[in-house]
This record gives sequence, structure tokens and C-alpha cells, in this order.
Amino acid sequence: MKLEGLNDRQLEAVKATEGKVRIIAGAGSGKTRVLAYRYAYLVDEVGIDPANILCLTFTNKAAQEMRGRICRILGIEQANDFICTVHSFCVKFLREEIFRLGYPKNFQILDAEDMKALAKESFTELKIDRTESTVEQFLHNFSKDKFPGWYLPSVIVPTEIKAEQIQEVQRLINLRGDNYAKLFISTLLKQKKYFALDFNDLIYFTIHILNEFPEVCQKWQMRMNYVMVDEVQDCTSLEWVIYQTLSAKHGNLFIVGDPDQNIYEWRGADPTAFVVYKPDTDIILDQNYRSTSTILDAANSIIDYNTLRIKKNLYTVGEKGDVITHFHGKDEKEEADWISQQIKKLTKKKLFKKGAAYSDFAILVRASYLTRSIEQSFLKNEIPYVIWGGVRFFERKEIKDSLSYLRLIAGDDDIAFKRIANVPSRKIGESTMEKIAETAKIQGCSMYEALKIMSQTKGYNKDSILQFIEAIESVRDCVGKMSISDLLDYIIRKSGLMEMYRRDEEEERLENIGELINSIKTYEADHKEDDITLDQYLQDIALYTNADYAKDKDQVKMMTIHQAKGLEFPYVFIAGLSEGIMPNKRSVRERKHKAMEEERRLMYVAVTRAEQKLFLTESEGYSMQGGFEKYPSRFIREIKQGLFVTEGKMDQSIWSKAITFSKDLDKECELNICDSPEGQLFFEGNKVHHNHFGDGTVIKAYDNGEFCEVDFESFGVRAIKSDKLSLL
DNA sequence: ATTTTCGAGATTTTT
DNA sequence: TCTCGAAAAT
Repeated sequence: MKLEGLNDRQLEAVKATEGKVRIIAGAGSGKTRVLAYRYAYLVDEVGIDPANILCLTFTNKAAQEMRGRICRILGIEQANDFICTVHSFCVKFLREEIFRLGYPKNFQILDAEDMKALAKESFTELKIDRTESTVEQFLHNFSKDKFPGWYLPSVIVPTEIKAEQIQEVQRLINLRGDNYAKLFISTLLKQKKYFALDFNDLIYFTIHILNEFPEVCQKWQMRMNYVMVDEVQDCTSLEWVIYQTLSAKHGNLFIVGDPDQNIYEWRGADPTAFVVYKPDTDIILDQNYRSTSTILDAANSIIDYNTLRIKKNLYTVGEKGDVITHFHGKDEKEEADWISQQIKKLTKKKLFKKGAAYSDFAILVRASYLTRSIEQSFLKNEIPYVIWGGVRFFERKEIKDSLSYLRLIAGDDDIAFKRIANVPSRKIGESTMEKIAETAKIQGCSMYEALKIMSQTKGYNKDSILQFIEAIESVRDCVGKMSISDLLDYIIRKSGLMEMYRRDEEEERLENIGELINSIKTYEADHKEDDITLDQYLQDIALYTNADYAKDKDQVKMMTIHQAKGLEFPYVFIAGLSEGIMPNKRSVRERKHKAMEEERRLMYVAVTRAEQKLFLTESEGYSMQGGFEKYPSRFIREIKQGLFVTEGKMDQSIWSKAITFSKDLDKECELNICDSPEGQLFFEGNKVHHNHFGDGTVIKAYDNGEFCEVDFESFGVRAIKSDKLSLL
């Protein structure tokens, strides 16, 4: 095996096979290459069986890419042994273990939408008023308040709350109120009833099994000779438990990350664990191979404004490159049109130079809706584009409906039933649905069973209902005899779903269903040897977010910054860079200082995606939209003078107005934070000031952030109420 | 009791 | 663009 084109530091990382190794890898420092080469090195040089290496990536796409790279290095066809996301790993793990341990055979995985439906039901049952935001708030806390010991025993011990959990309930009542506790329990029992796990539960459950069954734990610890994890700065503390547990036996844990690129704290990621980790070998990769020095300088000058960070300056020996261009538009249309023009200019063939390809461009935005005006402009200017996961493939209505039919066929799944019982319309409305639920409760059966019983009685023996039951039954007869793709094809015709879309002339939806059937065929081809069941397919598919089609076309790519993580493009436009959008007002309002730093890291990630040239665009917005005035983001101001030039009609006074506007925004967000006791203000490692004790460092926050243990420079450790502290 | 239709309103980020 | 809700129509 040849280790080509790696510098000394990277080589050292590749060969650091034993013990605990931490790689702090800056943006564009080639960490994916290092990971792939290390994997190949372990297999080819050291002679490890790939079945004994666990390589955890952040997304499925990254896993796919990693497999590809490794195959290329080793010159092999397939390399899919345990190169996957933590979530996929948990699914594999649970599938292999839980049935033997006395749990039901099949669990199902719920996405955010399904969870929302469950929560809404709980609200309705308990007659608690709800709005979109209260449901969201509830779910947010719900997933935070669950932990392994709480949720999972209820899977084995059904329906009632165990004694030791009573005080947990009491704690919840004290913490979040009576209603919350009721909702919590109700939703939990629903999950238990369907053996439905959400993304977090997959991890909770895995940890629970590892803790409760030492022999299982040992088996897996023996199996995993090497554990390597990518994007560690974005892992939650629970994910840490998993890979620390799994690597405990052999002690070979290889973690790679960059604290400056942590953009998932809002989802519970905990970068401190990575920062304070004590490895045997510590390697910093800070040479950037991706961007020009101009772009890198800009990125460095932005991230320097963050206070909570390990200082690390990326450098490059590459050339200076083009200056960064900032464009200020009067409104979103002007901004979008400017982007179109630039792309047209750069793609045009020049006399001696080839023009850039459309696929060399990426448009990055903070929120997906910001692509809209740009899309319109592209359509007008005939620039080909794709939106990466605008509405993600598996979240489309028609796809979810099709899959729900499959779920209903696979088992008596009430969640799926509710989704599709009236699609296409069978005159099963709200009230009929309630009747069905009631009957199901009395009979102690599933809703589908209940409907079957009810269809014997008058009023419920409508043709539409009988046809529905007939359709499901006849397809169920075919389970095991037909391939999954054929089953789907069959049910879609039989249920009338296809006819419905055809009648409504929803061509695109039909095409998407066709695409789904194709993707199932691919899946079946990939898993020919192993005898896949419908349940297994549904579990696997739940973790996929994007269908990877249409990726090699010559198109401009539009995506959110979060989706751009780990990618690189020659030309990058960061659009919609207005104060309030980026940094995002809502996020800052919710999590204050923490969020502001995260927004800045987000900006850092966006900037470092660019290889050759970076464009920053922003506009004053429509005055129509509630009279919002928009000003250039503070992140543009944070770029060192001379690195960027401004185009577009812009008064110089805008800059000073922007500063005032930023200050107002800060004040607004700050004020709201004081009002809500919910938010934790300080975190481990924060430098804080206290009027009486002076300066100190936070050791930990507790009581939901209300109090902090602070190590004061001149007074030692004290516990202090958080609102008496200020961040330095 | 259900379905359709039409208009208003909102929109962070994701495994 | 898409989703949700209210009111009208079946």
C-alpha cells in the first residue's frame, strides 16, 4: 500500500494506530484522507480484519464517501463493515442483540414528524391546549429529560411507572410543571406501546443494553479492536459513552475533530469532551490545502472573535488568490440577480482559459427558505441548479405515505394507519378516526384491527373502507413471497394512491414514487445474500435522509451551511448575510452568548468551504415584509480590511447603522434571556466576573443552569447564583 | 360528517 | 413555497 501525498504530520496520524489518539484537524487539512488512509493502513499493513474496525462518520453520505475512498486505496470492491453513522451502528447492534434478551423482535424508528404526531395526540388526549411552538417546546424538553434508565425499562415493564421512577416524575413536575409530566408519561407510554424509538432513543437503548448486559458488552468490546470517530466536536455526550464503552477493552480510540467547526450544540453536541480529552497521542493538523490565503485569513479573522476556543491558526503555503467580493443589494431580487450574473461571467469561456463549470459553484445559506429568490433568478437566467435536501427525499409526503403503507402491511402500526387510512380519501374523517381509536382501546387491539371489526357493522361498511381492508389483506398475503419493491408497487396500485396522484396530475409525486421503488431495488440488490425482511428495510430507510441521485450533473448546488459541512467547492457564495438572519436572531435569543459563538463558527465553516473565490451577498430586504430593515451581518465587518471589496450601491453610512443595529439586536436578545430562567447562561470553562469575588472560571453549572460552581482566582471555589455572574 | 377550496401566514440548523 | 385553518359545498 502506498501512502501518497501525505505530509509528515498526516503520516504520523495515519500510523498512530495504538492507544488513544486525538487529531485536531482544521478546516481543509485533509482529515478525511487521514481517516481513510489510517483505515487502509490498519487493514493492509497491520492486517486487521475490517469486521473488527468501527469507523463512525457524521452522516450517511460521509460514510458512503469514506467507503469509496478506502476501496480506492485498497483496490477492493466493497468495504462496508462498520463504516457508518452512530445511529446506523445502533440499529445494527440492537437488531443483533435485543430479541435474545427478551425484547420484542422489531422496533421501529420515528422521525421528527412522527414524534410530533405522537406528542400532538398526547396533547389532545389530555385536553391541553397546544400551538406549534408549545409542541416543539415540549418535544425539545422531552428528549432532554429522557435518559437510559428512565425510558427503556418501560419497554419491558409495560403500562405502569416503576417505583423508582415516581420520584423522577416528581422531579419533572417540580421542574416543568404538572401538565408537562402528564404529557411526558403519555408520550412515553405511546412510544413503548409501538416499540418506537426516536433518534436519541436508539442511542439510549444501546447504552442501556451495554450497561445492563455485561456479556453483551464484553462481546462487542472484544469485537471492536479499533474505534475511530470523525467530527467528534459534533457528538453528544451520549455518543461519547458509546464509543468510549466500545473501545474500553482494547483502548484504541482514534478521534478526529475541530472545535471551531462545532455547529450542532443546539442539538446537544458537547465539544468540551473533545477539548478536555486526555489522549496518548495528540496531533494537530493546521496546514490548509483547500483555500487561498485570502479566504483563510478571512476565516481566521472571523473565528478570532470567539472567546471560547483553543487558539489555532490555520495556515497555507498556497497563493493569495482573488479578493473576496461583498455585494450589497437593494432587495433580495437584486442580490439574486447579481449572483446569477457572476456565475454567468465565470462560466463563460474565455480566449485562453476554460470557463468554470456550473458544478464548481455552491450557494450556501443559513436557512433553506433563503434559496427561494435565488432559485427564481436562476430559472430566469437559465442556470441549472439543484437544491440539496430542500425538502428531503424521504420527507416528501408521497414517499412517507408510500412507506406508511408498507409499515401498515409489515405490522399493525397505528402511526402509519393514521397517516394513510384516509389517503386517498375514504371518508374516514376526524370523527371516524376517533371512533376507531376508541374501539381499538376497548378491544385492546390495533386501529387497523378495530376498523376490521367495525367494518362488520352498519355505518362502517362503506365500499371505500371494505376496499381498503381488502387491499391491505391481499398485499399482506404476499409478504415473504414477493420482493419489497413489488410489494410497494402492488399496494400503491391496489390502494388507489397511484390513481389519486394521476388524477390530480401530480407528475412529480408519481416520479418520486418511481424513484423510491428504484431505490428499493438497489437496496435489494445490495443485500442479496442476507435475507432482508420488510421490517429491516424500514429500519434502515428511516436513517436515510437523502436519495443520492442527480449528483453528477453540471449544476450549481444550493444548500444550507449545515449541509455543506465537510464539502468543498471552487466558488462559494454565502447569501442572505444580513444581521438577524446570520447571526440568526431566534437562535441567539434562545441561547444567548453560546449561540452567537456558534453562529460565528457556522460562518467560519461556510467561509472555509471555498477553494478559489468567495462571495458574500446580502440585501436590505423587502420593505413590504413587516417593514424589516436589514443590514450587513457583523460577520462581514469582522473580516480584516483589505481582504474584501464591496460592490453594489451602498452608502458608507450603512456600516455605522449596521453597528447600531447589531447592538440593538444584542440588547433585545439579552433582555429576553434574563426573562427566561430556562436557559443555562454559563458553561464549564467560561471565564466569569463577580462583583464581590472578582474573576474566576466556571467548574460546572447545575440546577438547570441557575447556579454555577466557580473557581475564583482569589477566593477559591464558590457556588454562585448565575444571574450574579457576567461573562468575561 | 366529510371534503374541498381559498386565502393568510410563516420560514433555523438535522442524525 | 408550503402548510394550516376556516368556511362553504357536498
